[in-house]
Amino acid sequence: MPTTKRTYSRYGLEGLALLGKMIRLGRMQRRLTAQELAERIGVSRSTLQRIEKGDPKVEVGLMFEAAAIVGVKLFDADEKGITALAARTDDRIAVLPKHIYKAGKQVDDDF
Amino acid sequence: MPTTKRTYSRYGLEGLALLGKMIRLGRMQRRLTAQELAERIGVSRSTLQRIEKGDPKVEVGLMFEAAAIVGVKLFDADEKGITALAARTDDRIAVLPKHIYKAGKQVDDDF
DNA sequence: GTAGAATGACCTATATACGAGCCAAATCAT
DNA sequence: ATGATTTGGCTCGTATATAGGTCATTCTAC
Repeated sequence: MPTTKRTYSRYGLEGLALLGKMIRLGRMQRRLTAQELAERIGVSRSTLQRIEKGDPKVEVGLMFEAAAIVGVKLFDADEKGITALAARTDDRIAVLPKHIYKAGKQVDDDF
Repeated sequence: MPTTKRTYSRYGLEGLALLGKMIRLGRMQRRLTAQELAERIGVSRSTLQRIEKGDPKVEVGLMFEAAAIVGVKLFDADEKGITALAARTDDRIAVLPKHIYKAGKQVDDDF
């Protein structure tokens, strides 16, 4: 019995559905059959079906892998761009306090 | 016994690591403790740790949910923008043949 | 300084995603 | 037209992600 039923926000689900569609479009543009792409990713065809549907329960690594193979750019950035962004993000984290303490008032000052 | 050991491309892993960092940064900016964000997502703190590390084996839905809650945008688009993009993607898919057949020559004509 | 909160790194049991297989429907090649 | 291929939608068993702890460490508020 499912101890906790999981819920997903509409925004998250729509983003996932979009990513799935983009992967499917990319696959078709490259003229790969579902079977072919599944093999390149290293998953079964049934799992690729779930990826292209935007099923929230697939491994995120598989979804990103599929995106990478068919040329869907995450954060519209290439490999170098990703690395640079990661470095910048690290810098911004480094400035902040290491631990966050529960605030009585939600501050939430947007950067 | 692991039937198939899974591998991930460097690009995919870096993208995941970046997403994890951005989620962590977003959480800190909003002054949420790990425990608090975990509860909002509906996962345990240990799972959130894996999300922020960019572990490829977490559910993609959880990762997107975390991103949505702390305001990390994957497609820099709001809800309406996402919906519009999805519609546009559907249109582009609709133009293509319904089935892709294995091509002797890889055509891969970049649109 | 110090107490207490937050975090990092583990470990185990259990719910569950994935692989593999199947069938039926759709659609393309010829 | 028709045979071949792709795809969608199932089902089931098994490998595995997750929840839920524990302990040690780091940091912050006071």
